[in-house]
Amino acid sequence: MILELELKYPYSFEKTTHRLRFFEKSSYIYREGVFTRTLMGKRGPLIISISRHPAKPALCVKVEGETDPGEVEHLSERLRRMFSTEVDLTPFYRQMREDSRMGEVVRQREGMHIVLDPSVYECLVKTIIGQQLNISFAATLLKRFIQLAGEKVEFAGEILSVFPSPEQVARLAYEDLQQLQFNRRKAEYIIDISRQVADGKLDLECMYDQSDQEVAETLLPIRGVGRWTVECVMLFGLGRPDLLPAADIGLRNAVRKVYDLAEQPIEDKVRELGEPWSPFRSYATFYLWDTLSATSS
DNA sequence: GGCCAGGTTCGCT
DNA sequence: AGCGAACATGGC
Repeated sequence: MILELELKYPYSFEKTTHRLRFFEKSSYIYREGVFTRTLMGKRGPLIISISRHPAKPALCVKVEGETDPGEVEHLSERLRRMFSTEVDLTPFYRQMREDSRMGEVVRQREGMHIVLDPSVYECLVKTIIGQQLNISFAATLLKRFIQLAGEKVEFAGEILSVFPSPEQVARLAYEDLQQLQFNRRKAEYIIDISRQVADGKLDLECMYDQSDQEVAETLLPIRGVGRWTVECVMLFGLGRPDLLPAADIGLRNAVRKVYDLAEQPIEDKVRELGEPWSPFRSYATFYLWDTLSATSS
């Protein structure tokens, strides 16, 4: 099955997918302009291959696997949300140009959109895995986790793993994750959360329809989830527009670099500097993060 | 060899 | 309330 997702607003497929090649290697395979990942559908694993439409402003999505008749529209919605195709960056750019430093940052990244995780659960688990670790080790742990617990599906002669369901993770023992070199606490956080979701005590996927405040009130009391994690879930899971994870070490380094500061700014300083970026602080954060990757200056 | 990584919790003043 | 240690390991 082939889907087309229309692109109405300035959208650079190249810039948007760039970071998937380097920071989402556990989830996406890249081959000749096509990004492929697995996604759990209603009837089982799906393989999704996304590329830029050669002729018109659209994303081209090839879906392989068994789908429900009524699933197409749902899947299409899900992919539109994941690839932020409905996000118009024009007002963000207009506002950022007021500030010469941010103006320069956005000018070099025109059309770069955020790619969200396909579910809140996946985003939450990934974010917890990434806490406090350098990105490369976090990616290693994530890959091991997906391979340990996720369903396997064959694609082009290789075996791919699907991001595990809460039920699959709920069946693991803490020691299983410790063996993958998770620390004990992190193993507990992830498995305990998965058990809550599997038991129906925690509904993450309803959060798309909730207010930021409601989401925070549900997530923050969970063991292993602090402010930074909530902010990341809102940003990369829910696609909320105005999050500023000011305590984030990466963001602080990026602000230091862009504003040419002598030392790493403290959290409060980042909040102060970021005040004028509202109501687009999520994209401001995302663009700043992007300045840290070596391939873009 | 030591310190820092896209933090958070726990235990101690 | 606030502060430091512990956490697992890779990279510089």
